[in-house]
Amino acid sequence: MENKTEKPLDFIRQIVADDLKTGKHLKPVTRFPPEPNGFLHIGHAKSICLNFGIGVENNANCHMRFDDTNPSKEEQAYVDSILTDVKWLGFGWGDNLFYASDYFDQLYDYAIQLINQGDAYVCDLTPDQIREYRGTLTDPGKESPNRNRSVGENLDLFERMKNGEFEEGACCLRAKIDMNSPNLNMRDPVIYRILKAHHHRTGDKWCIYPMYDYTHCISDSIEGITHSLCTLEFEDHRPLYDWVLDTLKTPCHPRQIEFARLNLTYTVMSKRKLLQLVKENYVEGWDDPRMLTISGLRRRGYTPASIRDFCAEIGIGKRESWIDMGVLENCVRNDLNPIAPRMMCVLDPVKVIIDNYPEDKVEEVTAKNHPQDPEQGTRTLPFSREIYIEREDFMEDPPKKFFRLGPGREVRLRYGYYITCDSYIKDEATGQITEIHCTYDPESKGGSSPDGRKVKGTIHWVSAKHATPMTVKLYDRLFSSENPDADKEVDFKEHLNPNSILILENCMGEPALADLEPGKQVQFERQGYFCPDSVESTKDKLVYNRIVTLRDSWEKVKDNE
RNA sequence: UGGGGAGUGGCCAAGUGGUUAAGGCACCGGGUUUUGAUCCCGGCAUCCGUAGGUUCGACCCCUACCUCCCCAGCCA
Repeated sequence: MENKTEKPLDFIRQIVADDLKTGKHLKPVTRFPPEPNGFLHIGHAKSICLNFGIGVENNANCHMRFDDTNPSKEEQAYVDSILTDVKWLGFGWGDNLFYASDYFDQLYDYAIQLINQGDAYVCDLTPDQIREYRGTLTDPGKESPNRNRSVGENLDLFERMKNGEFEEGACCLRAKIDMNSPNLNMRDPVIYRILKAHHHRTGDKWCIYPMYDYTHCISDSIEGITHSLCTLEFEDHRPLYDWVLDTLKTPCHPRQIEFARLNLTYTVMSKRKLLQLVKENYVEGWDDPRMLTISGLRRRGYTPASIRDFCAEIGIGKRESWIDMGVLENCVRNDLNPIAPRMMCVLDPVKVIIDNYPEDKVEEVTAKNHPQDPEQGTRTLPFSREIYIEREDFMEDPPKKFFRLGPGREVRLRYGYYITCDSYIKDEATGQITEIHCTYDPESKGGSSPDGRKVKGTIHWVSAKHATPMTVKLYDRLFSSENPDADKEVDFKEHLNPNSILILENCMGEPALADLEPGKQVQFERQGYFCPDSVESTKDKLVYNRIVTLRDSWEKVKDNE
């Protein structure tokens, strides 16, 4: 988890390094502050890797903190999933697990202080009026008629707000800053509102809840955070972050630094939209393997390392950028290639009968578990007269560059024998090939022959009688548009890819595939990386997920034919 | 037409006054190969949003302009 090669520091790590060098800080303290109102996704992974990454790189702490100030949207279930996901990604927070709700009492006291200093007031304007009074991007705001209430009256009103004497929306506490500020966030922002909702941690103790801008900076300060990292849209909030801490004269004043959030092609990243896909059943849940949530990626078969590599690869900056989905895919391939054991599985089987092979004979052939890594050993595979091969590995009238099976052509069965196609049977009604007849060369066991003749093509196969039947789910990108959000006139769901999942019910795998543990990643040779689905796969009905395909240069050649 | 940000190859991204302008992905060639995988080798910006200026010298400094993103929740 450390820098392998000398990758240049991103601008944030540079700032942290400088602060250490100048002695401004002995150790950085960062934090990952999700709101528990949804599941974590690949975009959060970027923030997690940044914040926790700075922690491990400096042998320092990164706090886990839930920003739970809006009980109407938050749930314990989300807290649990978030904790699970961060751990799974490979990070830890030790004893530093916090909740903004832990600070509600302190936050309340600070609000009293603000009132006493004349820096906050209770405002009776309705939400609509507040919006009106706020002005616009180009016009200044108007001061609330309650702006100059006495400290005593404010204290009394705020106390009564806390005691539940007012209805939601009847009034709120506002910071007294500047209604003429060109930054709308500084036009007397609301810092406390009345919310008669049950909070997942504090229950019904409170009916007023602090707002993000007021809570976040104080929470950071309480925890002694040195660098408070957030996304670009909070840039305009930084003056408010600083105002609160300066006005309250808190002993510690963290530096907020903003970076660009992650955008990935062919997907959507907002929690709101992901929630919608889940709620309206466009996907099977937050952990649907097509979802770019951490739980979806985990179920799909992505490794934590591949996601960390991805986050390191894309870097941290301030430009709004769109990362190609291919970069993520490349990261899993790179991670899995050296470690995933090789197996054979025929996804779309067609039967091959080897006419010159004895009826009841079964022999064993030896296969390498990894072609480049002898340490992974070998295994034996049963071979017999009837086998399955991939339907697309046979063509009735193949072009020259098709290095597979066709009438009169010879191919190598991986780790098996050379076979030559003599004839085939076709169902005239459907046009489907139902059976292929071949003869094998008994001298070629293992995949090479004494005469040293060249056989260009090697295909995978599985002994029919010994095969493990299974279901394989092939996934493709969830959306068929690079940016489903691009057109404001068109709902993003219009761009859902109708072929994002293809379920193959009749796949035939080699025997060992019957007892792989759920989630265990393997490579199906010539196909891609797969793993047994951790929720659906059972001994009786095996279900495998395709994590990612192998690179396929044949695909390009084929298109040029 | 207010304020805050950003502009380096198809996509990311280093670079912070003197470099042949890193690296990854993608793409294009070639080699090895019992996975058309992996691996290896080679190619891929005379140019850094545009136009001026400063300088012996600028992607890096200055000026103007252009384009894109964010902000008017009692959401975070």
